Amino acid sequence: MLDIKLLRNDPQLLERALLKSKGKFDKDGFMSLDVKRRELIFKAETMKSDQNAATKLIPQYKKEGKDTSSLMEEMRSLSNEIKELDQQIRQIDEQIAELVLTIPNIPNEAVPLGDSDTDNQEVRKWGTPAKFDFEPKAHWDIGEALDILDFSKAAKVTGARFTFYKNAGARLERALMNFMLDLHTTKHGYVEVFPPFMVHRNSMVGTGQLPKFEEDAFKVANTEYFLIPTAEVPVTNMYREQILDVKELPIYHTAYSACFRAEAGSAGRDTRGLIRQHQFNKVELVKFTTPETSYVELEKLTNDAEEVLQLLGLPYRVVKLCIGDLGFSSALTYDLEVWMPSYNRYVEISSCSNFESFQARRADIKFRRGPNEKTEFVHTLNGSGVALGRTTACILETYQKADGSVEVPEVLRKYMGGLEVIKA
RNA sequence: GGAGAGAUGGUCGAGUUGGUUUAAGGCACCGGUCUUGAAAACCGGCGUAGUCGUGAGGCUACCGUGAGUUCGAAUCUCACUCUCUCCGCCA
Repeated sequence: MLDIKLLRNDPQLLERALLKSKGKFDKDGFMSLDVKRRELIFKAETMKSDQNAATKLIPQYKKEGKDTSSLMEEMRSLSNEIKELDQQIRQIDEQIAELVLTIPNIPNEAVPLGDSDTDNQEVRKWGTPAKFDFEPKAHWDIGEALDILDFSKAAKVTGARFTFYKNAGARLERALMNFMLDLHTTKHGYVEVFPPFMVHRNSMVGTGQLPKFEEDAFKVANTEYFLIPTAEVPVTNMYREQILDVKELPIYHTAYSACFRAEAGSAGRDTRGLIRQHQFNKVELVKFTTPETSYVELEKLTNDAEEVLQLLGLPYRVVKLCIGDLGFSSALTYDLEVWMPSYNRYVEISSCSNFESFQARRADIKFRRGPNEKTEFVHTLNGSGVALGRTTACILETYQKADGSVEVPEVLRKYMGGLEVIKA
Protein backbone atom coordinates (compact mmCIF):
# COMPACT_ATOMS: atom_id res chain seq x y z
CA MET A 1 0.00 0.00 0.00
CA LEU A 2 1.25 3.42 -0.91
CA ASP A 3 0.83 6.65 1.00
CA ILE A 4 -2.27 8.45 -0.29
CA LYS A 5 -0.82 11.85 0.56
CA LEU A 6 2.25 11.05 -1.47
CA LEU A 7 0.10 10.06 -4.45
CA ARG A 8 -2.02 13.19 -4.04
CA ASN A 9 0.99 15.48 -4.08
CA ASP A 10 3.06 13.61 -6.63
CA PRO A 11 0.94 11.83 -9.25
CA GLN A 12 4.15 11.02 -11.16
CA LEU A 13 4.93 8.36 -8.61
CA LEU A 14 1.59 6.74 -9.30
CA GLU A 15 2.49 6.65 -13.00
CA ARG A 16 5.69 4.84 -12.22
CA ALA A 17 3.98 2.30 -10.01
CA LEU A 18 1.42 1.67 -12.72
CA LEU A 19 4.09 0.75 -15.26
CA LYS A 20 3.95 -2.60 -13.49
CA SER A 21 0.22 -3.13 -13.73
CA LYS A 22 0.05 -2.29 -17.43
CA GLY A 23 -2.12 0.79 -16.91
CA LYS A 24 -5.48 -0.73 -15.95
CA PHE A 25 -5.90 1.73 -13.11
CA ASP A 26 -8.44 4.57 -13.23
CA LYS A 27 -6.22 7.37 -12.03
CA ASP A 28 -8.62 10.29 -12.54
CA GLY A 29 -11.41 8.40 -10.82
CA PHE A 30 -9.11 7.75 -7.91
CA MET A 31 -8.10 11.40 -7.62
CA SER A 32 -11.69 12.67 -7.72
CA LEU A 33 -12.73 10.13 -5.09
CA ASP A 34 -10.03 11.54 -2.86
CA VAL A 35 -11.32 15.09 -3.34
CA LYS A 36 -14.92 14.00 -2.73
CA ARG A 37 -13.90 12.19 0.43
CA ARG A 38 -12.25 15.23 1.93
CA GLU A 39 -15.26 17.43 1.09
CA LEU A 40 -17.61 15.07 2.89
CA ILE A 41 -15.32 14.71 5.88
CA PHE A 42 -15.11 18.44 6.29
CA LYS A 43 -18.90 18.73 6.15
CA ALA A 44 -19.49 15.91 8.58
CA GLU A 45 -16.91 17.12 11.06
CA THR A 46 -18.37 20.60 11.11
CA MET A 47 -21.78 19.13 11.86
CA LYS A 48 -20.39 16.89 14.56
CA SER A 49 -18.76 19.87 16.16
CA ASP A 50 -22.15 21.61 16.31
CA GLN A 51 -23.71 18.49 17.69
CA ASN A 52 -21.14 18.21 20.44
CA ALA A 53 -21.74 21.81 21.45
CA ALA A 54 -25.51 21.25 21.69
CA THR A 55 -25.00 18.06 23.62
CA LYS A 56 -23.28 20.06 26.31
CA LEU A 57 -26.03 22.67 26.40
CA ILE A 58 -28.87 20.24 27.00
CA PRO A 59 -27.97 19.12 30.54
CA GLN A 60 -27.18 22.73 31.40
CA TYR A 61 -30.59 23.92 30.16
CA LYS A 62 -32.32 21.14 32.03
CA LYS A 63 -30.62 22.16 35.20
CA GLU A 64 -31.82 25.71 34.66
CA GLY A 65 -35.33 24.42 34.02
CA LYS A 66 -35.39 25.58 30.38
CA ASP A 67 -37.31 23.76 27.71
CA THR A 68 -35.01 21.63 25.55
CA SER A 69 -37.52 19.97 23.28
CA SER A 70 -36.98 22.24 20.27
CA LEU A 71 -33.21 21.90 20.52
CA MET A 72 -33.53 18.15 20.86
CA GLU A 73 -35.81 18.10 17.83
CA GLU A 74 -33.19 20.05 15.88
CA MET A 75 -30.44 17.69 16.97
CA ARG A 76 -32.47 14.71 15.98
CA SER A 77 -32.46 15.78 12.34
CA LEU A 78 -28.81 16.84 12.50
CA SER A 79 -27.95 13.45 13.89
CA ASN A 80 -29.70 11.79 10.96
CA GLU A 81 -27.83 13.92 8.48
CA ILE A 82 -24.55 13.04 10.10
CA LYS A 83 -25.35 9.36 9.94
CA GLU A 84 -26.09 9.66 6.27
CA LEU A 85 -22.84 11.52 5.59
CA ASP A 86 -20.84 9.01 7.61
CA GLN A 87 -22.38 6.28 5.55
CA GLN A 88 -21.26 7.97 2.33
CA ILE A 89 -17.78 8.54 3.70
CA ARG A 90 -17.50 4.92 4.69
CA GLN A 91 -18.44 3.84 1.19
CA ILE A 92 -15.86 6.13 -0.37
CA ASP A 93 -13.25 4.97 2.12
CA GLU A 94 -13.91 1.40 1.09
CA GLN A 95 -13.62 2.24 -2.58
CA ILE A 96 -10.37 4.10 -2.01
CA ALA A 97 -8.95 1.33 0.16
CA GLU A 98 -9.79 -1.22 -2.49
CA LEU A 99 -8.10 0.87 -5.17
CA VAL A 100 -5.04 1.63 -3.09
CA LEU A 101 -4.58 -2.03 -2.24
CA THR A 102 -4.39 -2.85 -5.93
CA ILE A 103 -1.70 -0.26 -6.73
CA PRO A 104 1.68 -1.96 -6.89
CA ASN A 105 4.75 -0.63 -5.15
CA ILE A 106 6.82 2.05 -6.85
CA PRO A 107 9.90 0.51 -8.45
CA ASN A 108 13.23 1.84 -7.28
CA GLU A 109 15.05 4.12 -9.73
CA ALA A 110 17.64 1.42 -10.35
CA VAL A 111 15.03 -0.97 -11.74
CA PRO A 112 15.50 -1.40 -15.50
CA LEU A 113 12.59 -0.87 -17.88
CA GLY A 114 11.19 -3.85 -19.72
CA ASP A 115 8.20 -6.13 -20.09
CA SER A 116 9.42 -9.62 -19.35
CA ASP A 117 12.26 -11.68 -17.95
CA THR A 118 14.26 -11.17 -21.16
CA ASP A 119 14.75 -7.57 -20.04
CA ASN A 120 16.22 -8.52 -16.67
CA GLN A 121 19.78 -7.35 -16.04
CA GLU A 122 22.52 -9.84 -15.23
CA VAL A 123 24.46 -8.48 -12.26
CA ARG A 124 27.05 -11.22 -11.72
CA LYS A 125 27.81 -14.86 -12.32
CA TRP A 126 29.40 -17.47 -10.09
CA GLY A 127 30.86 -20.81 -11.24
CA THR A 128 30.67 -22.40 -14.63
CA PRO A 129 27.91 -24.76 -15.72
CA ALA A 130 28.93 -28.42 -15.47
CA LYS A 131 30.12 -30.23 -18.60
CA PHE A 132 29.34 -33.95 -18.83
CA ASP A 133 31.24 -36.58 -20.80
CA PHE A 134 28.08 -38.67 -20.90
CA GLU A 135 24.42 -37.91 -21.58
CA PRO A 136 23.18 -36.29 -18.37
CA LYS A 137 19.73 -37.15 -17.12
CA ALA A 138 17.02 -34.90 -15.78
CA HIS A 139 16.46 -35.04 -12.02
CA TRP A 140 13.06 -36.72 -12.35
CA ASP A 141 14.70 -39.62 -14.19
CA ILE A 142 17.59 -39.75 -11.75
CA GLY A 143 15.20 -39.63 -8.81
CA GLU A 144 13.05 -42.49 -10.06
CA ALA A 145 16.06 -44.61 -11.04
CA LEU A 146 17.53 -44.24 -7.56
CA ASP A 147 14.09 -44.70 -5.95
CA ILE A 148 14.41 -41.44 -4.05
CA LEU A 149 11.60 -39.47 -5.75
CA ASP A 150 8.17 -40.84 -6.63
CA PHE A 151 5.89 -38.62 -8.64
CA SER A 152 3.31 -41.19 -9.70
CA LYS A 153 2.50 -42.29 -6.16
CA ALA A 154 2.01 -38.66 -5.17
CA ALA A 155 -0.24 -38.17 -8.18
CA LYS A 156 -2.33 -41.12 -7.01
CA VAL A 157 -2.47 -40.04 -3.40
CA THR A 158 -3.00 -36.34 -3.98
CA GLY A 159 -2.71 -35.16 -7.57
CA ALA A 160 -0.41 -33.50 -10.06
CA ARG A 161 2.47 -31.33 -8.84
CA PHE A 162 3.12 -33.27 -5.65
CA THR A 163 6.03 -35.56 -4.78
CA PHE A 164 7.03 -38.30 -2.42
CA TYR A 165 10.68 -38.07 -1.38
CA LYS A 166 12.06 -41.43 -0.29
CA ASN A 167 15.19 -42.89 1.22
CA ALA A 168 18.25 -40.72 0.60
CA GLY A 169 16.01 -38.29 -1.28
CA ALA A 170 14.00 -37.52 1.83
CA ARG A 171 17.16 -37.31 3.83
CA LEU A 172 18.79 -35.00 1.30
CA GLU A 173 15.86 -32.60 1.50
CA ARG A 174 16.05 -32.68 5.30
CA ALA A 175 19.83 -32.23 5.19
CA LEU A 176 19.49 -29.16 2.99
CA MET A 177 17.00 -27.65 5.39
CA ASN A 178 19.31 -28.11 8.36
CA PHE A 179 22.36 -26.97 6.44
CA MET A 180 20.70 -23.73 5.35
CA LEU A 181 19.16 -22.95 8.73
CA ASP A 182 22.48 -23.60 10.47
CA LEU A 183 24.36 -21.37 8.05
CA HIS A 184 21.96 -18.47 8.46
CA THR A 185 21.60 -18.74 12.21
CA THR A 186 25.25 -19.29 13.11
CA LYS A 187 27.14 -17.38 10.44
CA HIS A 188 24.73 -14.71 9.23
CA GLY A 189 23.02 -13.80 12.49
CA TYR A 190 19.40 -14.67 11.74
CA VAL A 191 17.03 -15.72 14.51
CA GLU A 192 15.25 -18.94 13.64
CA VAL A 193 11.48 -19.11 13.55
CA PHE A 194 9.22 -22.05 12.88
CA PRO A 195 5.96 -20.48 11.79
CA PRO A 196 2.37 -21.62 11.38
CA PHE A 197 1.74 -22.92 7.88
CA MET A 198 -1.72 -21.40 7.80
CA VAL A 199 -2.49 -17.74 8.31
CA HIS A 200 -5.56 -15.59 8.63
CA ARG A 201 -6.71 -13.58 5.61
CA ASN A 202 -5.52 -10.37 7.33
CA SER A 203 -1.94 -11.57 7.20
CA MET A 204 -2.19 -12.29 3.49
CA VAL A 205 -3.37 -8.72 2.97
CA GLY A 206 -0.55 -7.43 5.14
CA THR A 207 2.17 -8.83 2.92
CA GLY A 208 0.35 -8.13 -0.33
CA GLN A 209 -0.83 -11.58 -1.51
CA LEU A 210 -4.42 -10.43 -1.09
CA PRO A 211 -6.78 -9.03 -2.22
CA LYS A 212 -5.30 -9.10 -5.70
CA PHE A 213 -3.98 -12.62 -6.00
CA GLU A 214 -6.51 -14.78 -4.21
CA GLU A 215 -6.59 -17.34 -7.04
CA ASP A 216 -2.91 -18.13 -6.41
CA ALA A 217 -3.50 -19.24 -2.83
CA PHE A 218 -5.09 -22.31 -1.24
CA LYS A 219 -7.88 -21.39 1.12
CA VAL A 220 -9.00 -23.73 3.84
CA ALA A 221 -12.70 -24.45 3.43
CA ASN A 222 -15.13 -22.95 5.97
CA THR A 223 -12.45 -20.75 7.53
CA GLU A 224 -10.63 -17.52 6.86
CA TYR A 225 -7.32 -19.39 6.81
CA PHE A 226 -4.96 -19.74 3.90
CA LEU A 227 -2.08 -22.15 3.39
CA ILE A 228 1.02 -19.98 3.30
CA PRO A 229 2.68 -19.51 -0.11
CA THR A 230 5.92 -18.61 1.70
CA ALA A 231 7.16 -18.17 5.27
CA GLU A 232 7.45 -14.48 4.47
CA VAL A 233 3.74 -14.18 5.29
CA PRO A 234 3.67 -15.45 8.89
CA VAL A 235 7.13 -14.09 9.74
CA THR A 236 6.52 -10.57 8.44
CA ASN A 237 3.10 -10.49 10.09
CA MET A 238 4.60 -11.43 13.45
CA TYR A 239 5.20 -7.72 13.88
CA ARG A 240 1.90 -6.53 12.44
CA GLU A 241 0.33 -3.53 14.22
CA GLN A 242 3.41 -2.99 16.33
CA ILE A 243 5.72 -0.08 17.10
CA LEU A 244 9.32 -1.24 17.41
CA ASP A 245 12.13 0.53 19.17
CA VAL A 246 14.89 1.63 16.79
CA LYS A 247 17.32 -0.30 19.02
CA GLU A 248 15.59 -3.55 18.04
CA LEU A 249 16.41 -2.94 14.36
CA PRO A 250 17.54 -4.52 12.21
CA ILE A 251 15.59 -7.71 12.95
CA TYR A 252 16.78 -10.80 11.07
CA HIS A 253 14.66 -13.95 10.89
CA THR A 254 15.12 -17.19 9.03
CA ALA A 255 12.36 -19.73 8.82
CA TYR A 256 11.76 -23.11 7.29
CA SER A 257 8.27 -23.75 5.99
CA ALA A 258 6.39 -25.78 3.50
CA CYS A 259 4.95 -23.47 0.84
CA PHE A 260 1.65 -23.96 -0.96
CA ARG A 261 0.88 -22.41 -4.31
CA ALA A 262 -2.08 -22.94 -6.60
CA GLU A 263 0.07 -22.06 -9.63
CA ALA A 264 -2.97 -20.66 -11.42
CA GLY A 265 -2.04 -19.68 -14.92
CA SER A 266 0.96 -21.95 -15.24
CA ALA A 267 -0.88 -25.04 -16.44
CA GLY A 268 1.36 -27.04 -18.74
CA ARG A 269 4.57 -25.36 -17.61
CA ASP A 270 7.29 -27.34 -15.87
CA THR A 271 5.00 -30.30 -15.51
CA ARG A 272 7.80 -32.78 -14.81
CA GLY A 273 9.99 -32.93 -11.76
CA LEU A 274 10.39 -30.76 -8.70
CA ILE A 275 10.53 -27.37 -10.37
CA ARG A 276 6.91 -26.31 -10.04
CA GLN A 277 4.97 -27.99 -7.24
CA HIS A 278 1.84 -27.13 -5.31
CA GLN A 279 3.78 -27.87 -2.14
CA PHE A 280 7.49 -27.27 -1.72
CA ASN A 281 9.94 -26.59 1.05
CA LYS A 282 11.82 -23.36 1.52
CA VAL A 283 14.12 -21.65 3.96
CA GLU A 284 13.25 -17.99 4.01
CA LEU A 285 15.14 -14.88 5.13
CA VAL A 286 13.21 -11.88 6.46
CA LYS A 287 14.51 -8.51 7.63
CA PHE A 288 13.02 -5.44 9.24
CA THR A 289 15.22 -2.35 8.92
CA THR A 290 15.29 1.41 9.06
CA PRO A 291 14.63 3.14 5.71
CA GLU A 292 18.20 4.40 5.38
CA THR A 293 19.77 0.95 5.67
CA SER A 294 17.38 -1.19 3.67
CA TYR A 295 19.34 -1.23 0.42
CA VAL A 296 22.60 -2.16 2.12
CA GLU A 297 20.66 -4.88 3.92
CA LEU A 298 19.26 -6.12 0.62
CA GLU A 299 22.79 -6.60 -0.73
CA LYS A 300 23.75 -8.50 2.42
CA LEU A 301 20.65 -10.64 2.31
CA THR A 302 21.31 -11.50 -1.32
CA ASN A 303 24.88 -12.45 -0.46
CA ASP A 304 23.63 -14.65 2.38
CA ALA A 305 21.45 -16.56 -0.07
CA GLU A 306 24.29 -16.75 -2.59
CA GLU A 307 26.56 -18.33 -0.03
CA VAL A 308 24.23 -21.31 0.19
CA LEU A 309 24.73 -21.98 -3.50
CA GLN A 310 28.48 -21.36 -3.32
CA LEU A 311 28.93 -23.83 -0.48
CA LEU A 312 26.89 -26.39 -2.38
CA GLY A 313 28.99 -25.76 -5.48
CA LEU A 314 26.04 -24.89 -7.67
CA PRO A 315 26.78 -22.37 -10.46
CA TYR A 316 24.37 -19.45 -10.54
CA ARG A 317 23.88 -15.91 -11.65
CA VAL A 318 22.25 -12.90 -10.06
CA VAL A 319 19.80 -10.83 -12.10
CA LYS A 320 18.06 -7.58 -11.34
CA LEU A 321 14.40 -7.83 -12.30
CA CYS A 322 13.00 -5.31 -14.78
CA ILE A 323 9.77 -3.42 -14.12
CA GLY A 324 7.60 -5.90 -15.99
CA ASP A 325 8.94 -8.87 -14.04
CA LEU A 326 9.00 -7.19 -10.64
CA GLY A 327 6.58 -8.51 -8.03
CA PHE A 328 3.57 -6.52 -6.92
CA SER A 329 4.94 -5.47 -3.52
CA SER A 330 8.60 -5.12 -4.38
CA ALA A 331 10.63 -1.99 -5.06
CA LEU A 332 13.74 -3.88 -6.16
CA THR A 333 14.36 -7.58 -6.59
CA TYR A 334 17.41 -9.69 -7.26
CA ASP A 335 16.73 -13.19 -8.49
CA LEU A 336 19.27 -15.94 -7.95
CA GLU A 337 19.17 -18.32 -10.85
CA VAL A 338 20.91 -21.64 -10.60
CA TRP A 339 22.20 -23.60 -13.60
CA MET A 340 19.79 -26.47 -14.28
CA PRO A 341 21.39 -28.98 -16.69
CA SER A 342 18.07 -30.51 -17.79
CA TYR A 343 16.69 -27.10 -18.73
CA ASN A 344 20.04 -26.07 -20.18
CA ARG A 345 19.57 -22.64 -18.66
CA TYR A 346 19.49 -20.75 -15.40
CA VAL A 347 16.37 -21.31 -13.26
CA GLU A 348 15.14 -19.10 -10.44
CA ILE A 349 15.94 -20.50 -7.01
CA SER A 350 15.72 -17.39 -4.85
CA SER A 351 14.11 -14.00 -5.04
CA CYS A 352 15.49 -11.27 -2.78
CA SER A 353 13.39 -8.13 -2.48
CA ASN A 354 13.24 -4.83 -0.74
CA PHE A 355 9.61 -3.84 -0.16
CA GLU A 356 10.60 -0.53 1.43
CA SER A 357 7.57 0.66 3.45
CA PHE A 358 4.99 -0.98 1.17
CA GLN A 359 4.29 -4.03 3.33
CA ALA A 360 4.89 -2.12 6.55
CA ARG A 361 2.18 0.35 5.66
CA ARG A 362 -0.28 -2.44 4.89
CA ALA A 363 0.67 -4.44 7.94
CA ASP A 364 1.15 -1.34 10.13
CA ILE A 365 4.69 -2.08 11.31
CA LYS A 366 6.39 1.01 12.66
CA PHE A 367 9.38 2.07 14.68
CA ARG A 368 10.36 5.04 16.81
CA ARG A 369 13.83 6.60 16.81
CA GLY A 370 13.51 8.06 20.31
CA PRO A 371 11.04 8.70 23.14
CA ASN A 372 9.62 11.90 21.69
CA GLU A 373 10.06 11.07 18.01
CA LYS A 374 7.29 10.43 15.55
CA THR A 375 6.70 6.89 14.42
CA GLU A 376 7.91 5.83 10.98
CA PHE A 377 7.24 2.76 8.91
CA VAL A 378 10.01 0.16 8.88
CA HIS A 379 11.34 -1.29 5.66
CA THR A 380 10.78 -5.00 5.12
CA LEU A 381 12.93 -7.30 3.02
CA ASN A 382 12.94 -10.96 2.29
CA GLY A 383 14.47 -13.59 0.11
CA SER A 384 14.62 -17.32 -0.25
CA GLY A 385 17.65 -18.76 1.37
CA VAL A 386 16.91 -20.90 -0.70
CA ALA A 387 14.12 -23.07 -2.19
CA LEU A 388 14.81 -26.67 -1.20
CA GLY A 389 13.05 -28.59 -3.96
CA ARG A 390 14.83 -26.82 -6.77
CA THR A 391 18.09 -27.19 -4.90
CA THR A 392 17.57 -30.93 -4.60
CA ALA A 393 16.79 -31.07 -8.32
CA CYS A 394 19.89 -29.08 -9.15
CA ILE A 395 22.15 -31.20 -6.93
CA LEU A 396 20.89 -34.43 -8.48
CA GLU A 397 21.59 -33.12 -11.96
CA THR A 398 24.85 -31.35 -11.26
CA TYR A 399 26.44 -34.12 -9.18
CA GLN A 400 25.25 -37.08 -11.26
CA LYS A 401 27.80 -39.63 -12.44
CA ALA A 402 27.93 -41.76 -15.58
CA ASP A 403 26.87 -44.84 -13.60
CA GLY A 404 23.64 -43.16 -12.47
CA SER A 405 24.79 -42.44 -8.93
CA VAL A 406 24.89 -38.98 -7.38
CA GLU A 407 27.69 -37.56 -5.29
CA VAL A 408 26.64 -35.82 -2.08
CA PRO A 409 28.07 -32.28 -1.87
CA GLU A 410 30.80 -32.07 0.76
CA VAL A 411 28.95 -29.70 3.11
CA LEU A 412 25.89 -31.94 3.28
CA ARG A 413 27.65 -35.16 4.25
CA LYS A 414 27.66 -34.49 7.96
CA TYR A 415 23.90 -33.99 7.73
CA MET A 416 23.51 -37.38 6.00
CA GLY A 417 25.41 -39.60 8.35
CA GLY A 418 28.56 -39.31 6.27
CA LEU A 419 26.91 -40.56 3.07
CA GLU A 420 29.14 -39.67 0.10
CA VAL A 421 27.28 -41.17 -2.84
CA ILE A 422 23.61 -41.93 -3.46
CA LYS A 423 23.43 -45.25 -5.31
CA ALA A 424 20.64 -47.43 -6.56
C1' G B 1 -17.14 -29.70 22.24
C1' G B 2 -19.30 -27.87 27.51
C1' A B 3 -19.15 -24.02 31.60
C1' G B 4 -17.37 -19.43 33.32
C1' A B 5 -14.38 -14.75 33.38
C1' G B 6 -12.36 -10.88 30.74
C1' A B 7 -10.68 -7.17 26.62
C1' U B 8 -9.75 0.76 28.50
C1' G B 9 -3.86 5.03 25.94
C1' G B 10 3.74 2.28 26.31
C1' U B 11 2.29 -0.46 30.86
C1' C B 12 -0.78 -0.99 35.42
C1' G B 13 -5.51 0.58 36.43
C1' A B 14 -10.30 3.78 37.78
C1' G B 15 -14.73 4.76 35.38
C1' U B 16 -20.42 0.36 33.73
C1' U B 17 -27.66 4.25 38.12
C1' G B 18 -25.72 7.23 29.91
C1' G B 19 -24.52 14.19 30.21
C1' U B 20 -18.25 19.47 33.69
C1' U B 21 -14.22 12.40 32.36
C1' U B 22 -12.35 17.46 27.26
C1' A B 23 -10.84 9.01 29.47
C1' A B 24 -8.88 9.97 36.71
C1' G B 25 -4.54 8.22 38.99
C1' G B 26 0.18 5.39 39.44
C1' C B 27 4.50 3.61 36.79
C1' A B 28 7.65 4.15 32.68
C1' C B 29 9.53 7.84 29.38
C1' C B 30 11.13 13.11 27.96
C1' G B 31 12.45 18.37 29.34
C1' G B 32 13.63 21.55 33.51
C1' U B 33 14.93 23.13 38.78
C1' C B 34 18.17 21.40 42.60
C1' U B 35 23.28 18.67 42.81
C1' U B 36 30.47 18.21 41.94
C1' G B 37 27.74 14.06 39.31
C1' A B 38 23.69 10.87 40.12
C1' A B 39 19.40 9.52 42.91
C1' A B 40 15.32 11.54 45.51
C1' A B 41 12.04 15.65 45.55
C1' C B 42 9.49 19.39 42.89
C1' C B 43 7.59 21.79 38.14
C1' G B 44 6.12 20.85 33.17
C1' G B 45 5.36 17.49 29.09
C1' C B 46 3.89 12.72 27.39
C1' G B 47 -1.46 8.26 22.54
C1' U B 48 -2.94 7.07 17.33
C1' A B 49 -5.04 8.68 12.97
C1' G B 50 -7.92 11.87 9.83
C1' U B 51 -9.15 16.77 8.39
C1' C B 52 -8.94 22.33 7.93
C1' G B 53 -5.11 26.19 7.98
C1' U B 54 0.94 29.33 4.69
C1' G B 55 1.60 29.15 10.11
C1' A B 56 0.57 29.17 15.26
C1' G B 57 -3.21 26.23 15.98
C1' G B 58 -8.37 24.43 15.46
C1' C B 59 -11.77 20.51 14.72
C1' U B 60 -13.22 15.15 14.29
C1' A B 61 -12.78 10.04 15.34
C1' C B 62 -10.80 6.08 18.30
C1' C B 63 -12.03 2.54 25.41
C1' G B 64 -11.40 -5.67 21.32
C1' U B 65 -14.45 -5.56 16.16
C1' G B 66 -19.13 -4.48 13.79
C1' A B 67 -24.18 -2.92 14.06
C1' G B 68 -28.21 -0.72 17.06
C1' U B 69 -31.03 2.52 20.91
C1' U B 70 -30.52 7.97 22.20
C1' C B 71 -30.39 14.95 21.44
C1' G B 72 -25.94 12.51 23.71
C1' A B 73 -22.67 5.81 24.69
C1' A B 74 -16.27 3.53 27.52
C1' U B 75 -21.13 3.10 30.13
C1' C B 76 -27.45 0.29 27.54
C1' U B 77 -28.89 -3.81 23.49
C1' C B 78 -27.37 -7.52 19.75
C1' A B 79 -23.73 -10.20 16.89
C1' C B 80 -18.73 -11.49 16.21
C1' U B 81 -13.32 -11.99 17.36
C1' C B 82 -9.56 -12.92 20.68
C1' U B 83 -7.43 -14.08 25.61
C1' C B 84 -7.61 -16.64 30.34
C1' U B 85 -9.61 -20.54 33.88
C1' C B 86 -12.07 -25.28 34.61
C1' C B 87 -14.16 -29.91 32.36
C1' G B 88 -14.16 -33.42 28.22
C1' C B 89 -11.45 -35.29 23.92
C1' C B 90 -6.72 -35.56 21.66
C1' A B 91 -0.60 -35.95 18.91
